Amino acid sequence: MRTPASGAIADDGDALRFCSTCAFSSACLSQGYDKSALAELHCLVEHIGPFRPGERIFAEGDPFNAIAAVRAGTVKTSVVDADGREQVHGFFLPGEVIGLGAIHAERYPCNAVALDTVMLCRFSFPMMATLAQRMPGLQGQLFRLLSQDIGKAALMAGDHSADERLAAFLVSLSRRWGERGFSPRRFTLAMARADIGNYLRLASETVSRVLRRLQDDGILAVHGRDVEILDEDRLRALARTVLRD
Amino acid sequence: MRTPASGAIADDGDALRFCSTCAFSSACLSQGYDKSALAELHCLVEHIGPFRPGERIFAEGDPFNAIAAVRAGTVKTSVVDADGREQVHGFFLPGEVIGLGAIHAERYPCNAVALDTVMLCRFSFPMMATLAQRMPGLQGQLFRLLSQDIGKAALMAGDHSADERLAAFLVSLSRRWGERGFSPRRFTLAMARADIGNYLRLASETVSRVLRRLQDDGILAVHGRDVEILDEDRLRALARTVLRD
DNA sequence: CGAGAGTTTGACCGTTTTCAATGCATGTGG
DNA sequence: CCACATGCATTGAAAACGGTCAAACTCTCG
Repeated sequence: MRTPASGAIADDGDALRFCSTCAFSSACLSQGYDKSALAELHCLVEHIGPFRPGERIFAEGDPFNAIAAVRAGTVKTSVVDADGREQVHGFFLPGEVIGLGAIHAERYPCNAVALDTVMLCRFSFPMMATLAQRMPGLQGQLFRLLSQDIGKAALMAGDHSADERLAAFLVSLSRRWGERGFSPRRFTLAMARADIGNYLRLASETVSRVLRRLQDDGILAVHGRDVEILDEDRLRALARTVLRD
Repeated sequence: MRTPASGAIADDGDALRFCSTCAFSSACLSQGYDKSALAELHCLVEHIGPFRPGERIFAEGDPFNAIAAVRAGTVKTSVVDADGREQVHGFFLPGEVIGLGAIHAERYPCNAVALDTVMLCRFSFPMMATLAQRMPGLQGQLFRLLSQDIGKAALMAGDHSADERLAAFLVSLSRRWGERGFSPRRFTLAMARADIGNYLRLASETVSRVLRRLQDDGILAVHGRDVEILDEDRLRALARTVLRD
C-alpha cells in the first residue's frame, strides 16, 4: 500500500494485491490526493480477524460505528424474522463492503457471520465521513458504493424461476471471483445449500435438484461445494432475465 | 420555506407544509447552518411538473444528473428485462426521493413514471455533492437516505405468502401516508392491481383474490382503488413476518 | 470407525399461476 | 342519449412449480 505514513498496513504482505481489488481501492491508492489526507485515510483502517467459520462479525441491533471491506473469506448477512426464521440478505467476497445499511439507523440492520476464515479492513465511519468532507473523491466513492448496493438488493428481488435465479447466482459469483483474479470457471461455494436456497427463496432441496439438472444438461460439474462451469453461454442465457445484460 | 434568498420557492403556497415532511427537510429547513450555505441549497432546488398520469419522468439508461423528491402524487419505478417484461421496483409518495440508485453508474438504472399528477423538487446531484463538502449535515443526510434505500429493497425480497406480502404492502402505504399527515386508515391506491402484483411478485388475479379474502374477513373495505383498513391489528399481524416489528 | 451435519433423491401436496370468461366503469362517436 | 370500445378488476377451473416430509447417502472430523 505504497508506503503509508502509518506502519499498520505496510507490514502486511499481500496488502497491495488485496487493496487493488478492494472497493476502496481508488480512495486508498489514489495518487491525486494530498499526502496528509491519504495518510489519514490509512490511519483509520484497522485490520481485524481472523474470524472462524460461523463466528459472528456483528449482530442486528449492534450500535454502528464502522463499515468493513472483506479482505479474505466470505461473509453472510441475514436477519431473523418475528417467527425466528432466518432470512439471508447476501454474501460478500473479498473487496466487497459490509455494514453500509447501518448508516441510516446507526445500528446494524442485520447479522454478519463468517462462512470460512475471514479477514476484514475496518473503517470507522464517523472518521471516514469527516475525512470525506476534505476528500471529494472519497465522498464520491462512498456515494457510489451506497448507490450500488441499492441496485444489488433489487436484483434478486425479481420474479424468476428457480433455474433462472440459481443460474444468476452462479454467474454473479463467477464474475465476482473473476474480477478478483480468481478463476471464474471453477470456484468453491462457501455457503451451504440451505443458505443459497434461503437467499434465493428456494428450499435447499430445490437447490440440489436444480444443480443436478444443470449438471445433467452439461452446463455445470458439481462436486459437493466445488462448482465448475462447463457451458458459460447456456448458464448466462438462463441468468439473462435476472441479470438483464 | 422560511424566506429563502431565492424567490423560486417562496412563491409556492404549500411549500412549508410539504417541505416539513420531505426527506430533505432537516437539510432544507435547518436552523443551524450559515445562511449562505442554506441559500445555496435552496438555489439548486428546481420545481418541475406537473407530470400527467403515465408520463415518464426518466428512463433507464438516461444520463444521471439529478435526484428528486416527490412533491405531490405517486411515482412508480421499474425496469424491463431481456424478454420485455416489466419489473416494478417501487412506489414513491410525497417526501420520498427518487434517483438515488443512479449515482453509481451515472445513469438511471430504472424507469420512473407518474401514476397520477406528479410534482417534483429536482436537485442537481453534482451541485448537491459539492455543497455537501461544506455542509456536514447535508452529507450525513445523503448518506442516511442512501443507506435507508438499501434496507427498503431488502424488505420485499423475502420469502412470504401472498397474504403476508400484500398485508405488508398495505401497512407500509398506511404508515407512509400517515407520516405525511394523511389518513392512515383510508387511502386510494394510485397503482393498478397489475402493478401491485408485479411489485409483490404476484399475479394481478392473486392480488384481487387476497384483497377479497381480507375484505371477507373484515380486515379491509375495498372499493376499486379505495382502501379502508377496518382491523389494523390483524392486518399488522399478517404483515409482521415481512416488516419485522 | 462412528457420529453428525449437510446433501441428495423420491413421493406427495398445496399455493399460486395461468387461462378464460365475465363484470364494471369510463369515455367516445353516432 | 345510447351503443360500443377499451381498460381494469373479478371470479372460476385446471395446471404447474416449488415446498414439505421422509429416507438414504456422503463427507468430514473427532
